[in-house]
Amino acid sequence: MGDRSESLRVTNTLTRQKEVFIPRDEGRVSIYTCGVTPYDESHLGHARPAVFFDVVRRYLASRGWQVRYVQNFTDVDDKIIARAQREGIPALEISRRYADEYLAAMDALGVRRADVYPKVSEHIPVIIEMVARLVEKGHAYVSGGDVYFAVESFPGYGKLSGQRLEEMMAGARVEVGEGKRHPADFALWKAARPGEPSWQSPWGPGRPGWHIECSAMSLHYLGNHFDIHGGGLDLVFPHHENEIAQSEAYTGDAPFVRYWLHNGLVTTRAEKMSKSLGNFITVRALLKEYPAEFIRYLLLSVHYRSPLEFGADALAAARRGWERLLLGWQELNRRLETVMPSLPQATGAATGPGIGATSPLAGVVRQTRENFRRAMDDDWNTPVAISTLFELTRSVNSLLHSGAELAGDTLTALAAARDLMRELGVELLGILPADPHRAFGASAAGGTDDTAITTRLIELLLEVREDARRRRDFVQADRIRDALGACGIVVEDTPAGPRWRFRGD
RNA sequence: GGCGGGAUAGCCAAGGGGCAAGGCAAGGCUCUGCAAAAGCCUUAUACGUGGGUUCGAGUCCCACUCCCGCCUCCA
Repeated sequence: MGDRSESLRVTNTLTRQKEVFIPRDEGRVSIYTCGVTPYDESHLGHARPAVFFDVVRRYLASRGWQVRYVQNFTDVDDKIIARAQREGIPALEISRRYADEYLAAMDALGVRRADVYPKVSEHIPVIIEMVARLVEKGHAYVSGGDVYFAVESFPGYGKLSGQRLEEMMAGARVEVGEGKRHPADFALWKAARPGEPSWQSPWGPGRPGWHIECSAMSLHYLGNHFDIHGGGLDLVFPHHENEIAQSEAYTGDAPFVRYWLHNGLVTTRAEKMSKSLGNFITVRALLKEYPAEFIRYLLLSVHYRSPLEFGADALAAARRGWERLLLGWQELNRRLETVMPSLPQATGAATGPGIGATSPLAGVVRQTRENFRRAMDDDWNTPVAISTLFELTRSVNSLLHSGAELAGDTLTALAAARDLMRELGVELLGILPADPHRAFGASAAGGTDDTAITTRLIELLLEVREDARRRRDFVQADRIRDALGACGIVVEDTPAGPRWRFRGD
């Protein structure tokens, strides 16, 4: 790869259209995504943007761009303060605890770390400087110890969300706060209240409002006109709308961001998954039951802008599909290893054009690479990208099933298929395990001693069963298989001997 | 009330003027001691409803119904 001809198109929320992606700086891409407010455990709704933007940066990197990725932590916030007061410990301790938890959860999901994780509490001077400048330029005003942004001072207000200030006046939920000139004005700086963390400022002790941090920190780390700003669809208004207003008023130079990317929300029973509705599932709970690669598959099996319904039925169906991909990936590796045990992983050499040319599979491999890239280039169409992997898997299985001799061009093409699966399924999407031999237990994160013992016991039983089968004592053999089945262990007989795995559902 | 998105097979889900991807489920067959896995085949003349534009409409336009999100903290 490495070819970055202008073929990548992305949906820009600002224009609601697919646009050709051309970064600000040749060869480099800057991305800022809104991270979390760390006051509680992270759930699947937080994992979706994390995994999606993880794939975005991996894909951009694979296309030869150098990516700089920044994701913030809003570590100064009402909910953090509330929890801190409830638990009687400092607010920053709460936020540090849950920020660490978030990072651990995302690590477990295979999300690569951002280059920087700026926190509000560590960027107060940058924020104060920005607020002061906005006051100076007449875009903000001081009211008591608070500072508000004056939305009417910014003509473009509403351009991201399509809201109009006049219409919002009529809205039932907008109220004029005390000290606000316009109901849509929002706080840049809040005066300190007793018991809350606060910092000194030209307007007295206080803390930053919600929206200003992202403007201040993204501009600080990525500069003006950076490439991609991401986040959940629920942040479009008011958060990102306000970011644009502040930032462009501050710099006097639009656009603040070149491309706005928003991911759809995770729902359960068609309702948004959220802490307040109590219909969420934590990443930790999910990881106890499912491998990280499967969770990523689940998240990427729907286009990023669409809602993703999370429920038992969808989960089971997705699980079966993912398993087929996984089993195919494992079988492919096994077969190649028996034929050429010394071949190192991912030769890379076997993917060149013309390699294994006389094998039909070589054509499928080439097609898969093309189709995959076309899908990803078309606004990150991961569902279609995944479907190309299914098609490749079917071709590979078909070949293996045909009994064709694994030699010459056929073997070369098979190795190319393996390399491509690794490149796309493992390294790019992260939906397949890097180690194809990894066994997927019911609790992959569980005690290793127990799993080691379990494994030995299962293998012992299978040896006993093999003896029975050799004696053609199928009653005994089936009894063992049924008993294992009752424990959720699937036994499969293959020409190379029995194989087992935990049933996934 | 304002703004935005959506309705595609039994289920999930791409596509978005010219023969309807992929997955799950279901049925048949092959392989197998039997299974499982895998393969092959079958499964959308009705793409929410009614109009319209067009040689041609899931795809564009209008109206309507229902669903979701945002407008309060939210990924």
